Amino acid sequence: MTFSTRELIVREADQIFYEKGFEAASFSDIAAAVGISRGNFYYHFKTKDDILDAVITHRLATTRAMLDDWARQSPSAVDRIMSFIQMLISNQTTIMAFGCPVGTLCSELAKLDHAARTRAAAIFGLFREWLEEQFRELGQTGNASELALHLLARSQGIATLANAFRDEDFVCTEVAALKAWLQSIIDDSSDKNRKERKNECT
Amino acid sequence: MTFSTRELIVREADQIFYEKGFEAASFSDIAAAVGISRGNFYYHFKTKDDILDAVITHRLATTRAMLDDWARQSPSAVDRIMSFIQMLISNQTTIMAFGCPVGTLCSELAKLDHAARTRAAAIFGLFREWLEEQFRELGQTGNASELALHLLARSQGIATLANAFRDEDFVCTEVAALKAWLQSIIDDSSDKNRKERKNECT
DNA sequence: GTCTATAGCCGGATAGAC
DNA sequence: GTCTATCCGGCTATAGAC
Repeated sequence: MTFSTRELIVREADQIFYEKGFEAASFSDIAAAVGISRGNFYYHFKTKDDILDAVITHRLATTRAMLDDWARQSPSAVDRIMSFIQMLISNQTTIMAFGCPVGTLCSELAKLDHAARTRAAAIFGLFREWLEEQFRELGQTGNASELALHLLARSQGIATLANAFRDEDFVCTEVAALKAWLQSIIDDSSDKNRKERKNECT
Repeated sequence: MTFSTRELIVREADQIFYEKGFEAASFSDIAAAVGISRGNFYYHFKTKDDILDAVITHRLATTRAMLDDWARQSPSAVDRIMSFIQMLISNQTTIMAFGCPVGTLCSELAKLDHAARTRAAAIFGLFREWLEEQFRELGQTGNASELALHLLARSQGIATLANAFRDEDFVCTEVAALKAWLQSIIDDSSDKNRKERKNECT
């Protein structure tokens, strides 16, 4: 597991962009973290925007890998969606300190009117499509898209307020509420299935 | 309705901080918008942080005024909460362009580790307390705080995704879902009241 | 109160030695 | 590939004329 300088730059930039924001993160910050000189940067990247592009590409890849892992680890769609929800708990500390990496990057790039805005939003797109697929597998064929966006929005709201208020209890109650919401969807759909089966009998 | 230069600076800075973010907004931007020279700034404010402080103070005041208005305009707590939800529709265009003014400022200041972070979060606090009061008036005495935070979080999530995806339909469906959620709370509580009244009779 | 001029700093980016 | 030295521009902030 040895990384090229380019890879090291991308990894450190990823972290620093998250913690300080893209604009506030300077080449000096990243150079210091990687342990190279500022000048050496330009051998690997032409501009700061190029680094951002590489970071977004990296995030797209790691996100895809994470979603694949979740899919591999749990055969049931409910458990997979639970993995997504559980992320709010496992990343609670960093979320309270810096917010959601995806949400905060997207809103910063929107304000900067930055060309990479849509590519950053594509990370959200990955979650969205993956969740949609899970809901469809749950039998929510008609409204899988709405459910996916709803869950994504709920998690974003939790991250934003967790960051603003730094309140652990809030995250826990909201995550519990999300799990209850997911459960209610399953219950509703099995109710419907039961009714349908009943109708078939009569 | 004539404003002092200081007031003009605060108003323009408020808008520009919202649209470009605090860090990316420069004195030149604000000076150009107000129509004064950059140097003149320092007669009114010592530092950029002082302007931010004034902007937050201004936002706290306008938010309080807006909440008072909502309270004055509708005698019922449900309608008041509806006014809050409706904000997502009336501000839809700017939200899709720049996100929520409060949420985006809070997350930027968190990343900058800025001293004004907690004061910015206090704007959220105003909404939170106001909503809490409305829910208490609705008879939700036990969980008014949770409901207020929940509604605040939902609206933040909607704003973040609306900004990322620029999808009008999403905002409409989520607002409809929020209204349904509010209605379900009222229904549940009147159900309970009915049961209690029934119990009194038997 | 408002201006012009400018200091001083730090950012991104370049040139060229090693 | 990595370094040092340096340019250039924009930023916040200051000084002083009007």
